[in-house]
Amino acid sequence: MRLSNYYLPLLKETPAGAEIVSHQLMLRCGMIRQEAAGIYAWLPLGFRVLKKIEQIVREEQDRAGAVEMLMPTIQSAELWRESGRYDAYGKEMLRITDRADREMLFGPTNEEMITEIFRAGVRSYKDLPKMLYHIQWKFRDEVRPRFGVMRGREFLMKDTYSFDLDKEAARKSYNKMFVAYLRTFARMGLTSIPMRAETGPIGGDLSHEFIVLADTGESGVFCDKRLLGLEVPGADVDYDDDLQPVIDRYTNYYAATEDVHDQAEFEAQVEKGDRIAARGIEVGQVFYFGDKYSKPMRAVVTGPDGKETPVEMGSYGVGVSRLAGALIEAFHDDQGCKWPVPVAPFHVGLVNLKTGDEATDAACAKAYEAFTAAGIDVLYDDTAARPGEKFARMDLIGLPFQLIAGPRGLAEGKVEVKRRADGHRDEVSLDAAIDMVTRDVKSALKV
RNA sequence: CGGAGCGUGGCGCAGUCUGGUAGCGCAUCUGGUUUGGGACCAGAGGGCCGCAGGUUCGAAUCCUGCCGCUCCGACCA
Repeated sequence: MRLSNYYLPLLKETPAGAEIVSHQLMLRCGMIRQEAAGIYAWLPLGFRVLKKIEQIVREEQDRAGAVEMLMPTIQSAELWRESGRYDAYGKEMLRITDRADREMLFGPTNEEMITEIFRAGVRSYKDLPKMLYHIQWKFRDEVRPRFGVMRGREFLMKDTYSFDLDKEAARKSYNKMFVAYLRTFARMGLTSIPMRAETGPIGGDLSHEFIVLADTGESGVFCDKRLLGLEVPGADVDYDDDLQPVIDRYTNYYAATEDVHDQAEFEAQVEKGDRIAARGIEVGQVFYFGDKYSKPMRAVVTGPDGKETPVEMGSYGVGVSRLAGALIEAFHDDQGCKWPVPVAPFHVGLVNLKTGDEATDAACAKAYEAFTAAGIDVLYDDTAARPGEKFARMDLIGLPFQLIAGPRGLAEGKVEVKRRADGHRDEVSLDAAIDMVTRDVKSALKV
């Protein structure tokens, strides 16, 4: 992409009303624009990040055996009356009426709808297990939207729903999502910690929130330091294997959000030096809820014994749009964002220090074509701006690599390659620079 | 939903207390000088001062109502 052709409205000053660094940077980088309280337009740069996050989430869901579909944003009130949640949900649900005065709502979640879809197509236990997911915009009329996209009213969420014959089988589905989540966040460069969470009226131990530690996180969290060093299952993980040992490896250590935290237990289980009491951002949640919806909504299958039983269900959410904010919270410095390669809006920023200079233009054109041909996402600053301004904005948007070419260096056959993560710079030939960046990006994208 | 605050060119703000017809920085445009880490000089454009009513000779400023946004708290991916 050529910057001269792009829409990248950068802000020099921190916008009023943006309190946390991710919100400030998203606005300053021209990633998002607020349209109403908790409602954002995703500008081209932010949209690219959102799409990359979404794609990683999708790939890991598919790998775990979940099947993608798409449910509508608008739902009928009827459906929610079946489960009894229409009245229970309260003001957080945005209710609307259509021209015929039918009661509709902007979906805050999709348990009812997926249950309805499932029951329409499945009769036998032989059709189980099933996992279905979609990535769709949700609306929750939050009392108090804040922190930019981290707590918006409209947000993009991946939600998976599992259907099993009994609790034992449901646990297997749960474990698959547990592992898929560990992998999903790890691929984005995030260390996520599964923490015991409130399970509601059903009880049991089958609910975890996946937390990324950050000072600006909304939840207080307590966990064992050793959780941070655990090895995440590789891409070769076999989801048909028994995953329980993996889950046990994580759940053996103390980890709880403040809602379920037990200080005495914490101190008993964790050595003083290993105790972490911090703040965290919830980026995902896995939840088993049994027949809470299948029973009232009569989503039943005929079992081997010929009897009908409600299916055992679970739901599994990832805050896709929230992750864009969480990633910046995790990866930034005084200059701006520091995107990990897999979620970076572009992999490399190509900086032409003197547009109009024949040799410089030619070198940049060559690099641009080479990157594009290699499938590297490149943002080419071909504008007439002064070098200082170009450097500053590249640092602000924080692409992992910069390839900087100007007459002075080219006279000696050199261009500069700069790594945003650690500020490391190399001066090498143009060909070497292209190879170096291409190789580094490819290796960082390796799953 | 309780408490607090804010709405003034694209962005960040001053002006409001004490009414007199709108200003600063950045950005934008033109010309020139510049060009390897956010340039300099000269000039220019751009504002129903959130909306509606009221008081007044006169309202960004005072009064009333409404709308929008933000922060703190209780709730949530």
